[in-house]
Amino acid sequence: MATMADVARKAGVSRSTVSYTLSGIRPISDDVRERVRAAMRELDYSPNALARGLASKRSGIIAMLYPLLERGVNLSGLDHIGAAAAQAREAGYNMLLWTTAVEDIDGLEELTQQGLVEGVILMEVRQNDPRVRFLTDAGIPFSSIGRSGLEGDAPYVDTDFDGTARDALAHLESIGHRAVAFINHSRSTIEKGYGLALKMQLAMETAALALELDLVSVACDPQFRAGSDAFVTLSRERPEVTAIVSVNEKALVGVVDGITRSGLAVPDDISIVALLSSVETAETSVPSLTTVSPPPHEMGREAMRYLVECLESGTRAGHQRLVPGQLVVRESTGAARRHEHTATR
Amino acid sequence: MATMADVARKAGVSRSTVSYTLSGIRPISDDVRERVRAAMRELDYSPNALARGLASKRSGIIAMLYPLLERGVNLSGLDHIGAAAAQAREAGYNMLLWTTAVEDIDGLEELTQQGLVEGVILMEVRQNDPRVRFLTDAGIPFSSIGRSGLEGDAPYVDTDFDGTARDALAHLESIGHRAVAFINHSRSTIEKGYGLALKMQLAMETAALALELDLVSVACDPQFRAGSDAFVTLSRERPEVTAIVSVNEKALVGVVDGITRSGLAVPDDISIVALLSSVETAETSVPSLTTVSPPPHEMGREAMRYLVECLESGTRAGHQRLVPGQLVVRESTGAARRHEHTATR
DNA sequence: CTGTTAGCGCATTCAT
DNA sequence: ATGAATGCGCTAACAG
Repeated sequence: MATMADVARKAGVSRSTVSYTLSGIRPISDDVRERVRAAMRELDYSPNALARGLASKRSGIIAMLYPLLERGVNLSGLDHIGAAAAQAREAGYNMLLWTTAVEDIDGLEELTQQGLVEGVILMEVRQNDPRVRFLTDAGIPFSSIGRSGLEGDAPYVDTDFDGTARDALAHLESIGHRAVAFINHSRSTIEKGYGLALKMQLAMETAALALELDLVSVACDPQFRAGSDAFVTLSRERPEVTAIVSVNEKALVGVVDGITRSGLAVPDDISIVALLSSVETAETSVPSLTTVSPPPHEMGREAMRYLVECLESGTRAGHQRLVPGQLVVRESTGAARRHEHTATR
Repeated sequence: MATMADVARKAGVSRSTVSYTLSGIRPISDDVRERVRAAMRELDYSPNALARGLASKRSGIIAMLYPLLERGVNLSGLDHIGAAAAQAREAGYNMLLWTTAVEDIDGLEELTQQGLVEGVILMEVRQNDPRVRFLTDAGIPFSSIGRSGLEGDAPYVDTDFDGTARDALAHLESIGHRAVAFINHSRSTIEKGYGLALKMQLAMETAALALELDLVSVACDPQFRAGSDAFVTLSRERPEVTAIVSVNEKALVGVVDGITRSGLAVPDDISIVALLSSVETAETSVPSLTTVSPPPHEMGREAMRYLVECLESGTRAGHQRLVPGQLVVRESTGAARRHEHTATR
């Protein structure tokens, strides 16, 4: 590994000149610049990140906090990560992956005390997320995917829940559905501070009101069985329902089973729209699922972009954004069947 | 941020003594050790990773290479990562995540030239993987999950394909199956150097021979449609088949559909064993899938452990390991139906 | 057992 | 437009 001193010697200049040609923060004559560059090339020089970081107090490392031991991770998490990593790289940063639980503030403190990390990206943010509190107090720049409710003016990217609900219901309404069931997460999940469930609930109710649709909300455990049973009950008690909107990916598989068990078919009798689902899941389902989801790669990129901007310019303005969902119509939605109480049980 | 000098001053010792109490590589009197520790506590000192890395030439950072733009990533990838990250942390390392394509050797070179990374973990390893070649030439310690065929004595952890095939077939054999179909990846996948497909093929053939089972192999594109059609064809041409073993997760969903289309049921008419599938997928399938897979967290942990050992002791011996599959019987396998040509089409 | 000192490779201030 | 010199915070000889 060649060092800056090697380059300087070879180019016949001082070390600082080499440094400045690299950073460009002070004028360098064309002649010298060329000599330095040539020397770098010949020596296959590349700056040492540790030394640079130590001297400049800028490590160029961003930590991605992605708690992995939680509730079953889903595939869009990977998209977020991939997008954030790509964006980081383009901006000249490296991305550290930190996977301990949301509650592990000691670990987080240890990480940030090392002086290795310039900024942090938070994923799987919860209502009142302790990490947000810690990072704010510690004065460490961060940006989050999702909201905790206490970020203040810190940057974040979150789902536009209202838009997502509206798009889903508008799609159903446009093809004739009038009564829709909303399969949400379980109450215990909501209570654990998984804010998504609550926000989605409100958004659905608002959108249904605006579109004058009948909305039946069902809280459901994230299991096959729960979903299946939920539908059977639903179809008995609310036979007028012709469409289902779900944020509960796990339960949804069961719902489809419940529909089949009830002697009904998707989308002939019941249409389904999945919210915030990964493309993977939507496309490998049978039938494939119509979805409304904000593109995960956009969320990942934006969150990283905001953080980098904070790091480099100190600006925090306009760095809070709600990403609208994107409706992708697949096989699970179709025109509403005429409301004539088709066989159930 | 307190520095070592601060601690030294407060404890009334020299800087090096502080350093040595931390590393423990030279004897320190109990008295001094206590004073130093107290000073550290009071100042809330924690060593600067960059400075330490620069001075010691050991950054404490390991890069995890996990190409993300490839063929649809699966969920066990996340398990590998999570396990590796946990292991890294326990060993005192941080884990950098690098997500560019396998072919992006320039990017990899850039990363490793920075002097930021001490060692590398490779995932999604391909036959003749260019990354292995590069890292070997560059003399950068690495460990891989999967094999490229050119690691030499470099550490790796891979699936025990023979064991996996044997366990899957032995299970089927024990419940009366005599003719089994093997749904592999597509030929093009095999040709792209995705060695898993080839190794699994050989292992299945060997195991079938040993158990005196009839084996029909089918190469299949990773799509719903392909899987579905493949089964329909299969059941027409080989009606004696009562069980299916698959490594092709994507196609498998289709296979189940094909079975249904043929008027058959799982596991009453056809049993299914999924190989190398994630627990997630297995449990959310309908019916849930009997699987044989090596525990991904074990593979992740081991790969990381091997790398850390190389880094710290230079020992490479005995660091190549094949992890046996683990049979988990779920709903998709049952006793073979008596061979009596039940209705097809 | 402890202290002194010389770097690690680079950024940056102060000269010129 | 360029050079010289200092220091970032720590490790690891070397000296005692």
